[in-house]
Amino acid sequence: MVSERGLQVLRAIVQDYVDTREPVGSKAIVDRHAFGVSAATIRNDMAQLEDEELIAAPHTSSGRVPTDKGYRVFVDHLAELRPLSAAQRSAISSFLEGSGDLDDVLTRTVRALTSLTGQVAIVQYPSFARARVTHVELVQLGGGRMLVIVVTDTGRVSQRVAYVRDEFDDSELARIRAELGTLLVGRPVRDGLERIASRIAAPDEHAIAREKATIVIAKAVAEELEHFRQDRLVMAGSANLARSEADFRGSIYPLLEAIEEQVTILRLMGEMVADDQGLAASIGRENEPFGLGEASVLASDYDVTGARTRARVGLLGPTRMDYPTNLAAVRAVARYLTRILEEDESGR
Amino acid sequence: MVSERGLQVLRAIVQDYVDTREPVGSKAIVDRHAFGVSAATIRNDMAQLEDEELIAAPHTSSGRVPTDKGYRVFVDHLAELRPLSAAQRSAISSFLEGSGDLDDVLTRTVRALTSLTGQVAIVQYPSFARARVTHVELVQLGGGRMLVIVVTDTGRVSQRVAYVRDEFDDSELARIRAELGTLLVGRPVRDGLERIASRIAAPDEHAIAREKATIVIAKAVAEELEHFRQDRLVMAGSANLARSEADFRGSIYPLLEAIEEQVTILRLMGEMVADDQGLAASIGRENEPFGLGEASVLASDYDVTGARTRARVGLLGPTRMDYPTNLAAVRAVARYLTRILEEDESGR
DNA sequence: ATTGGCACTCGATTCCGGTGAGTGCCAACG
DNA sequence: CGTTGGCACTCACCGGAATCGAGTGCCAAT
Repeated sequence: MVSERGLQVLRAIVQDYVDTREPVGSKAIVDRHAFGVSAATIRNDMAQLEDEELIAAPHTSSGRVPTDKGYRVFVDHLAELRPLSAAQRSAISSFLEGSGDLDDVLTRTVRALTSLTGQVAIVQYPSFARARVTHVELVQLGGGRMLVIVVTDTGRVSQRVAYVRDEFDDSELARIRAELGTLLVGRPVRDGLERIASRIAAPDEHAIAREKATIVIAKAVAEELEHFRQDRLVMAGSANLARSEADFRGSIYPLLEAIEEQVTILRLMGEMVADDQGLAASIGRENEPFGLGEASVLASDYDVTGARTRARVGLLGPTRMDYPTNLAAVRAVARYLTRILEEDESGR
Repeated sequence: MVSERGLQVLRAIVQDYVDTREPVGSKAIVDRHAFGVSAATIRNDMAQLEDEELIAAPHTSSGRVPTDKGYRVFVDHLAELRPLSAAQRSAISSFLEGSGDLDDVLTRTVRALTSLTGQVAIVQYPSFARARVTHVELVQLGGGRMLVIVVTDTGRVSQRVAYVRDEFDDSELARIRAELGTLLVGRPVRDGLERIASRIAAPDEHAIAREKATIVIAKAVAEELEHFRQDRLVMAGSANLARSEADFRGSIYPLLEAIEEQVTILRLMGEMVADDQGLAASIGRENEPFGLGEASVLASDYDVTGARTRARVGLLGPTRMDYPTNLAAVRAVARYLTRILEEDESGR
């Protein structure tokens, strides 16, 4: 078992090691922290911490370094979030003020978070699977092109060009639009996909002429809806990995690759489980299954009023990172984001 | 002056150094290349090359390494493009087949190029400033939201949500739509911006009621047009920089940052001047003004039929790269891309 | 439980001589 | 005059020995 003071020693080790990147010895601890006991005493505590595998010595006679398990205990029990400075708060607001559409807000959010923490920042798009379709719009572009637009009640708009060979006069177009409208408007995106599938499977015998085009258009809409279902990320600050390269034993290649692929990070962020405050952390080896065993990911939920769902904003960096500050930053940004999206939803 | 054989020696040095990453000595050259002369003779040639600053010795008694100037001569006079293998050609087609909209094609292009070369691939969006507006569409979303859609003859579609407080009945909406239509349709994007500006400056006294909303909408359209004018990039493969990290004396941080910012690379690609084949290379220190003095950028023009303009596809990597192969890859991909976009334009 | 003392470990640093790849130069050669 | 073999010289790159010192582990005393 680890004594109370032992835990304080662990906290000191984590803090100092994050500060200096150097293994910290018993002497350094009594110097930098007012424990009121001698180095020898600290050494005894350290021996216990080592038994518990919370710290480790890189080699026989050197200072100690927190293990991943040590970081975990630190984050769960020892770390109070370091409140943001006034300057940091105002930095967030200045990044986020003057909201535009969702893309815009999320892009600015991710920039704010990366500039605040110096880490790779990640914002998950809310999943739109539960959003409801409010509009389906068709616009002929000429040359057999048809622009298909789908709008949901979450304010997300997305379009795609379908290639139908024929031109339609206005009334025909209106009919197709109306049909798609009754099929989809007011329905969740998820349902829409099924309804389109069964509509395609049961063609309308009475309207052979335009049936082919209708199906092409319906397929385009379906592709678009599928797009809504996919989760996406916005990220920023990947260059920061190069600065903290020394913290990665191996190359930063897998990290950069994961960032580019997105899918790994998407899964990882999805699987993390948040505490009662909506905060989650996945530390070092815990990320091994994702090939990111030398990195930590912090995340915080944010609410998306319109989408009746939550998504996450997070941050990726070396295991040796400043958890109190970064956790606070992630939480603060998530809260700001929730608020901005609320205003967006109600205001105007 | 450097003799004919001297240039062949330079070629050998570049090739071997790119292969092995090790300074190449006179002995190694006579071993690996059939020059039919002795090492001493090669040494004399090397002394000349060094006088011309085409090669340099890392330290007094070691093999030689090409200087940036040496790479330049190699690329301009010595490098024949290495034709792509059948496998590579089919890899490109398989990446690019089944085209979708422009975004889609460019994304796949950039993936093809990065997987082909193992470098960072870059595709410049064609500049849409000269494209003509073909449609302006307005869709009411409810809650005072108005969706504004702009379509150009290049097939690019882009939308934005404007916040007008009021709702409009269909005839009013049609009037606003018609007004914007006459203002913009058939005009180049560039002109459209000016016309909107003067329209806003001269409000319509007869229709005070809807004038405010019209201006809000016009502004949204203008923002959207502005967006069209901005050049953009798609990139892929930035993780590859981590693999060739050894080729960068300093950190890869500035590289990654430039990739994330895009604007530096945009400027650089814009300023490169292409030869008669549409190929361009900017090597090592030539990129110093952009903070990328340890990297090289290769680029090739491609045609965008609809946009009546050209744009570039390119590639970023360490100065020590395989120029013949990479140049060939860039050129091949640019040609494929031109062809695909032509088919897109005519076919369907 | 805490502390001072002490022997011990082991990475890091420095120094040193040997090795070898590679050069520069020169005199000789066709 | 271009080419060549020979040769002295340079210097990065080991590998090993010596030294240093931060930091530990253990123990006996308090």
